[in-house]
Amino acid sequence: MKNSDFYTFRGYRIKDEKLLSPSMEDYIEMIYRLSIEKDIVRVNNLSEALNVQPPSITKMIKRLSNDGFVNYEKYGSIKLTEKGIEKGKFFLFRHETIYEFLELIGVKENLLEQTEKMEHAIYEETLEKISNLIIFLKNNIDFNS
Amino acid sequence: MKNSDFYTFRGYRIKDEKLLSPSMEDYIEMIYRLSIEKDIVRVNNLSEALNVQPPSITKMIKRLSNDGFVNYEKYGSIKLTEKGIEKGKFFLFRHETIYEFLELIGVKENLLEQTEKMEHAIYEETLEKISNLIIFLKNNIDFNS
DNA sequence: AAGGAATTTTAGCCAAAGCTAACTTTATAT
DNA sequence: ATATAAAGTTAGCTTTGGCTAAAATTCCTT
Repeated sequence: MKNSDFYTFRGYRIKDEKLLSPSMEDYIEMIYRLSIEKDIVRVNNLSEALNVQPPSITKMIKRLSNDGFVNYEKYGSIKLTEKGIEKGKFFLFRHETIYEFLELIGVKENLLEQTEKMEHAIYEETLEKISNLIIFLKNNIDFNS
Repeated sequence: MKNSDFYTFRGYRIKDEKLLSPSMEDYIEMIYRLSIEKDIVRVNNLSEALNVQPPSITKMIKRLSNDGFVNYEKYGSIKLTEKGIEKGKFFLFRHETIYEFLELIGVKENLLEQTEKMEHAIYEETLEKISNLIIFLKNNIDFNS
């Protein structure tokens, strides 16, 4: 392993351009969450849920719409496309898996915040391995005592 | 847990302004790494090691110098301050812990890249719990078969 | 000691993702 | 039905962390 195999965080995102940015992931995940709870999602709801001001929501929704994750027209309601729903499902599953994992190993402080930060950094293979690990740990519940 | 407990990735960084950015962490970690290998670290070396162009290095080093993590003067060599060394040590330990954890649970693809992305998202308490977990898993090595 | 090569810096550009202020559109209440 | 309130958009600013091109400095070779 040479030192030059390293990249900065940003470097990885640029290198691997098919990835959604963490923010895009957050938006899609939250739209998905919200659309389970209520049948209409608006700029408003997202703004509150993500603690981001409305103009920023508008801007990002345009981008997501452009990239085909969302159907949206001005002043309307926000609907995930098929592609968006797929992503949303995955992001929510990923979130819940990480949350459960952290809880299980005994993380107490800022559990939600820790999950939110971490989830964007987890690749699919890793998620799978963590899923397996959760099952194992649940059958060996004394591991943390 | 209300939806409005959520923040976007960026939101967390702004909220918690004492945190170093992922890039700053990468730089400090790499300077620390390099200064173990060689006794003089220059813009050059960092540029190669991080796959970032020299002007970007200069810019970031200025920032790190400003924030007291690094001693630097133009055209000179880059030296971590006490504060910087402390951080560097921690970041390297964190890196190695995450790497070992991922390896242990069976992650194979993009192991280094996965580690690099993930490490910035790990809080101290989580790192501690993962350390404990590693010890446990090593004594139960069949968990992944 | 001079001149070319290598290194570093400066200047200025870009995109992402926030923000505020001001404007427009839509919804609501009398 | 209209006035006001609420919601959403536009315009334009900011910071972060990259980049390239060009200038400056330092190093090395002869």
